[in-house]
Amino acid sequence: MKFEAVTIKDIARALGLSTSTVSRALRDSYEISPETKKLVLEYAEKINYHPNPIALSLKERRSRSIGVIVAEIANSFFSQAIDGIESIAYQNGYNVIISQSRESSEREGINLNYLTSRSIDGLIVSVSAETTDFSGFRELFDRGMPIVFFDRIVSEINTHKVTVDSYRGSYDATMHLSKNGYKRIAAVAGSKYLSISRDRMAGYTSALTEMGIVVDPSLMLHCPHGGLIRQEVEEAIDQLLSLPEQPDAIIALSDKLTTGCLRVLKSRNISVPEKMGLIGFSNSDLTELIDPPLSIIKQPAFEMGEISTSLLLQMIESKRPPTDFETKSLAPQLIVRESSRERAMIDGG
Amino acid sequence: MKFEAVTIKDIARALGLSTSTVSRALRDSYEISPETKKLVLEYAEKINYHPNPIALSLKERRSRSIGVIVAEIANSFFSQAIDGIESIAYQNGYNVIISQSRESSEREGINLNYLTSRSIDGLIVSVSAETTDFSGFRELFDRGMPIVFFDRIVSEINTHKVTVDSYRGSYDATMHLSKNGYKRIAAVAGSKYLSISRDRMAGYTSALTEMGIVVDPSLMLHCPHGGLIRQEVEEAIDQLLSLPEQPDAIIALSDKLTTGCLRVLKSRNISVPEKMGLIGFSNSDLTELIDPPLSIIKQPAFEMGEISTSLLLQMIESKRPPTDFETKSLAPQLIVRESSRERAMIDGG
DNA sequence: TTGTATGCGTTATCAG
DNA sequence: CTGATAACGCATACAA
Repeated sequence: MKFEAVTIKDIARALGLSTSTVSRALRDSYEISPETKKLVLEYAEKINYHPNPIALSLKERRSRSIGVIVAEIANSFFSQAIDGIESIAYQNGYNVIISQSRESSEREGINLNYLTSRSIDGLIVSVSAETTDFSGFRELFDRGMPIVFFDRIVSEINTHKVTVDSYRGSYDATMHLSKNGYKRIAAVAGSKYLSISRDRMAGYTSALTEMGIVVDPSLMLHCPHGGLIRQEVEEAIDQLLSLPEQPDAIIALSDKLTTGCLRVLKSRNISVPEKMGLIGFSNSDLTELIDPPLSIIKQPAFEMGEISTSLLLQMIESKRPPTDFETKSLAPQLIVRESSRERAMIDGG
Repeated sequence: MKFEAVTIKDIARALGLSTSTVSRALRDSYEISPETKKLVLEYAEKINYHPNPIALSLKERRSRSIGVIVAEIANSFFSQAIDGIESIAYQNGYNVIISQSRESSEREGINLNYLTSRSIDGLIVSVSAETTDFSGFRELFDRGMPIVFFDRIVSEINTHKVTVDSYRGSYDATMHLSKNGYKRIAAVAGSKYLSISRDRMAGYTSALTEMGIVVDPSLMLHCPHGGLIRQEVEEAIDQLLSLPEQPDAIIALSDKLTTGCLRVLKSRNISVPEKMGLIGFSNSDLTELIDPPLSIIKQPAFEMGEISTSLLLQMIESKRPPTDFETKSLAPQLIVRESSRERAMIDGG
């Protein structure tokens, strides 16, 4: 037996009424007699009637569902963001359809087509690390599809954007390392194409400059796939280790890279932070349990998801296109967990 | 400007054809002349035509989307499972609509109504820790909705189920602790209502019995919300610590509980594994980075998601109801990471 | 107060 | 080869 839903017709037939009467009774229209209403409502309840949302969508030209595209779901930052997205969507009666690009712009494009041809009412996107051509998003947006970018935003498209203050995050983290006595700080970032990579690198170089440290390009590395490919991180670390003047600390500029760096350093038997200082962007709830504890820059992922969704729903439900779009830049949280080495330095200095 | 999709009508009007001809041309029907086809196809391409899936769904009585209900998305086990679900769904042209119960059976019920009244073609569920009444699922299933349970399965409903061999996982882990010299091993499980909690407890008691250790009920604790509420875990640990005969090791029977126990032990300044042995179910990719490294029981979450989805799609796409349902029990992976204490014990004994 | 007819976008059936 | 029409489930303008 296939899943067969009860329709308004079934009720109408059973009660000897017309479908419109039933429809109106169900919607509690004032023009239906109380008796008829009662009759219909009770019968509907009894046979477990539920309106078919697809028919409704067709009629109302809206699906009450929003699409989400992220690089990967199984990532603490993104899963926390999706958690926030789902929360707001749920509160407003919207469904969330998720898909992942896996850092491939091809797959991102397929998902984009896929989702939009599915009649979603709006889209929340964190673009893939690989994407340089945003015409797909642009066209869609120009044709009237509400889009909100978060985290990895597309500056070329004028719509709502939600991001963290990447510059500040890495600036603060670099400063923290510097103030703790680290002299030669390397930075490992994700794809050069991502604005967040550039911003984070900028925060890093600014901090160095401010501390009177000369910026050394050989200490600034990029992983095109943001560490999704393990080998990338290994190569980056090995490159740093093979330098004539090795760095004494690393700042990892994304969640995936932080974990990756820690793992590679460990596999190379380089103790953190004794032989190599480390700080990084991370949203994993386990960093505090690492021994010695790791200082991190934590992004308000959940809130980012919530805000993105609020803005999107606002766009969807407003009659006229908004006159001005916002770019919300949330504050990242520098969580300092002092290790023995750092304590020693502070005590000593 | 609202998002207005191009329809078959627009093409028909522009080309002076009927909608049926256009429809047939687009579907490459054999009864359309090559010229007309070419004309239609080129024009459709030009104006960026995409069929409206909602209209299609209405007609075909299927939405090509599946619903997923889990306790929480921002959890490494579930996010990995969702990753697997999305992978298979994507390959088969299905969308994934996610929602979370947050371990509340009320919210689970709302999501259930919500999703099914949304015309999903099937449902993948890991039930909430709180749920004892499965009539909602039962009725839905009996009315023909394909459902696959994974992880937290509902034994009362005869459908496909995908789980890990919980018994074996905790049996092996308990054995591991026992063989490493731990004598008084406590177990912290999730909700008593969940079959996985019971199975895991069973594996634990079997192992103890086999090692000739008397099972002590005061060492077997439950957290009704599976550790989603932090306080639960604190109370459990404190209860263990206040015992006249304290345990010397703990086995944590879920992802959330493993992290929770580690955190609470740390906050109570109890070093792991020197003062308290610990092993637990975990899917976090950071456990290997903890120092000293933590031994874990890892569930094949991604594969569970993949298999659940395959089974679901099979149910959805088969004409007749399957005659027999499978309960796939996957092998958990015991990942042993020897700590110094364990090494010492092995060397010494 | 209730019923009839129409349309949302698409395809299948039947005519031509 | 192509066109008109009905149907999918629902809501609503219009009739009665």
